[in-house]
Amino acid sequence: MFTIGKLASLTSVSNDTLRYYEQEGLVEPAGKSPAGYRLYDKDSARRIRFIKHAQNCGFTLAEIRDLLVLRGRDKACCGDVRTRAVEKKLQIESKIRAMKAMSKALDQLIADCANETQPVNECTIIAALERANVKTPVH
Amino acid sequence: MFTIGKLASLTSVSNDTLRYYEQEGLVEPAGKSPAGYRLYDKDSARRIRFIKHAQNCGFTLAEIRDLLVLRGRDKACCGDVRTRAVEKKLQIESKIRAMKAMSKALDQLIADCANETQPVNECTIIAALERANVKTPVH
DNA sequence: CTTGACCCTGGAGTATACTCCGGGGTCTAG
DNA sequence: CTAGACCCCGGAGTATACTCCAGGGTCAAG
Repeated sequence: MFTIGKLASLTSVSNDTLRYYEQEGLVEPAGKSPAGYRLYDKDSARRIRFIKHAQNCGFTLAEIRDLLVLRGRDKACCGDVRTRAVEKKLQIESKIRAMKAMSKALDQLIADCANETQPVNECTIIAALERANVKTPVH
Repeated sequence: MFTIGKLASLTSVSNDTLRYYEQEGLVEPAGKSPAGYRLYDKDSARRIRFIKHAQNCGFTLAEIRDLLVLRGRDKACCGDVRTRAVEKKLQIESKIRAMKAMSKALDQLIADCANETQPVNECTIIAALERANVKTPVH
C-alpha cells in the first residue's frame, strides 16, 4: 500500500490527475490511512496504465469507464455487455485501418523525401488515404 | 465552386467547424463571391476529409496543420520536414500496436462472453494489454 | 518541536475543438 | 418585393481532460 505521490511517479501521471480520475469514477483508492490519505496497491497502478493505453487508442474517459465496468462484471456477461465489446472492437479496427493508411502515406512521403531530386508529390498523403478507402465513423 | 453549406454537407462537418478550421489555418476557401461568400472546390472537400481521418487517428489540429504544411512544401523536402514525417510515423505505429493489443483483449472478452458458462476473467483486458508490452508515449 | 516533504479539499483556470447566438446582409422563387 | 434559405462576422458558451492554486493538516528526520 502506498500513497498518491508514489502511484503518480509509478504511472507518470500527476497527483491531480489521479484525484480527477477518482472524481470521474475511474479509480478508487484501495483504502485510506487514518489521516485520510489515499492508499493504493499494485492493481491501482495497472488500472491507471490501462486508462493511459486506452486513451492513447483514442478512447474518452467516459468510454474507458465503460470498458472498466464491462471488465468488472464477473457474471452479467450477456446482451449489452457483449454488444458494447463488439462495438468497441469495430471502432478500434476502423481506427487501425485509418492509421495504417496514414502510416503508408507517410512512408511514401518519406521515400519521396529520400531522393531529393524529386519534388514531393502534392497529394501523396491524401491520395494514399483515399486509396485506403477509410471510413471515418460519424459520431 | 460551391458555398460553405454545400461543403459542410459533402463532408458531414458543420459550417461553424469549417469557419473554425479556416481561422486555425487548416483550410482556405478556393475563392470568395462578390458578396463575400466563401467558395470551395473538390480539393477543399478532400482536405476536410483528410483532416477528419487524421483526427480519427489521434492527431490534434495543430499536428494536422503540420502534416498539411509538410505535404504542401513542394521543394523544401529536407531536414526537419523529413524528420517530422518519420516522427509522426513512429507515433502512429506505436498507436497501432496499442490498438491491436486492445482489439485482441476485446476478442478475448467477447470469446469469454460467448460461452456463458464461464464467468468473465477479471483481468482479461489488462492482462492482454500487458502481454502486448505497449509503450505509452510520454507527451 | 520545527522544517520540509508530503497529503487533503474545493474551486478557479487552461487548452482543445468545437457550437451556438445575435444582428445583419444576400439571393432565388413565387 | 417579400419570404425563406442561405451567408457574413464577432463573441460567448460548452465538453473534455486536465492543471494549478489557497489554505490547511500529517509525518519522519534532525
